[in-house]
Amino acid sequence: MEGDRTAAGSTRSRPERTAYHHGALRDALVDAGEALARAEGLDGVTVRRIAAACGVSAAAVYRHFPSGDHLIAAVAQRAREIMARDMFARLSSATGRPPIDRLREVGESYIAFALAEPQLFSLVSMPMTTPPDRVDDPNAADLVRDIVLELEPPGEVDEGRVASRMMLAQASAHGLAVILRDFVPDPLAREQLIAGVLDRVGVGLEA
Amino acid sequence: MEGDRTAAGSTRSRPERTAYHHGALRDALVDAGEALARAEGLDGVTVRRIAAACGVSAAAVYRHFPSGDHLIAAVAQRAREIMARDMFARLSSATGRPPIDRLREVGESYIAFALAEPQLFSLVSMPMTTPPDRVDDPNAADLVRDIVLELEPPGEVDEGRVASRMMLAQASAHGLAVILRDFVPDPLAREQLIAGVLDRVGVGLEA
DNA sequence: CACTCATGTGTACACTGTCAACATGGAGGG
DNA sequence: CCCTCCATGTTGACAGTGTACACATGAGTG
Repeated sequence: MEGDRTAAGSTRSRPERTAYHHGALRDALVDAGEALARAEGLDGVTVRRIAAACGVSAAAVYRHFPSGDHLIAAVAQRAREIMARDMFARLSSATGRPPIDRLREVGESYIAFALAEPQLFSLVSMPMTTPPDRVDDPNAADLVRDIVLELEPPGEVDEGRVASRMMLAQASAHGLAVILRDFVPDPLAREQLIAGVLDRVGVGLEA
Repeated sequence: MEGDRTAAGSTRSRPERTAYHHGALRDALVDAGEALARAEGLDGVTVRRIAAACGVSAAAVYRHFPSGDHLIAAVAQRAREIMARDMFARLSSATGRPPIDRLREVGESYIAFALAEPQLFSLVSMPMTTPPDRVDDPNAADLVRDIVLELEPPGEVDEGRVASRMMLAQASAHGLAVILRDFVPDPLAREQLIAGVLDRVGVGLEA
């Protein structure tokens, strides 16, 4: 879960930049935002601090984002991509298993991320006021939808059933993650709760 | 859902106060915070604005709350009490019905509130960083627990089973509310999704 | 080479939370 | 009755926030 890419190459996160023009400021800002979120949580993610972390004035941010909220949204999008990557990784180790098992894998990934990186997760779970301008790349909702579709009887796909199954999967995972993060500090209790709830969600999904 | 208590008695929310000492500032602050949250959302809920709405200086807040976050937390607690009141109201119209039906009633109340008062709900669903100093009064979690307990076979209460059922109920309701609020603008689609998901949650609860 | 314009800087404004020093006046003891 | 105490209010200040404007820079193109 923790790739150490601070040492090697990477032009970023070094405030002592020489050139007047940064060159790849947009990505550097998102990188710095991610790092800041990990280190200090939501309150630390601030336009001026992110800019400073890139060795750049605050106003420079507005050459790449229409507002600070859009920057935050970009960082949140980054966090979602990280989550999605872990989901795909887990799924590649579960090819061939029945859809219900793979859905559980996705749910476990979601919850594990929320508990391992609560700061980043608080970005993910923010109300998306400003929409991300890049929705490319892996998307958790599409992923869930693909698996849920496999539960449908061949030939006749009931869109309502698909939607309610998707919602149950996503809602229960999200809600569980939030509640565990805020109210259940004990890791053992967490594990037991996750298992118990996901069992029941599985039953509900197959109904 | 909307009790109009602005007109009648109530010393509050009138900036033109005469006495140097307000008399019931703490409650007035929470009231103003609630009104501000409804009107302008999370960003409008600010120490200075709340104080101004009470016709009082910002520093006066710190005579009643150790920090602005504690004030916000108090407003959030207020919002939770409002939710709980609606839950109890619905339940009093459902006495005698089977536990699973009453749990559904609670879930519907939770989701309805989230969609009817999204601004207040965003307070409710904030990570509870600073704990409320008054946890008296109706509590949604206890309410759910009481009903879930009725699902247990008489004589042998399995705490693990109770916990996972509570979590499933709360997590799915919370997650559903959040997702509907952020991603499903169409009211009809919302209704259908709520019904479909709650059906499945019911199945999972009884398993 | 000269010009343009995307990208950076500096400064300023309104707003935020919070604190320290001071003001007020209601409540209770003499 | 008056007087004093202290809970509760005010003022002013400081650091930090997002954001806009005018200006500076220099990379790339004619």
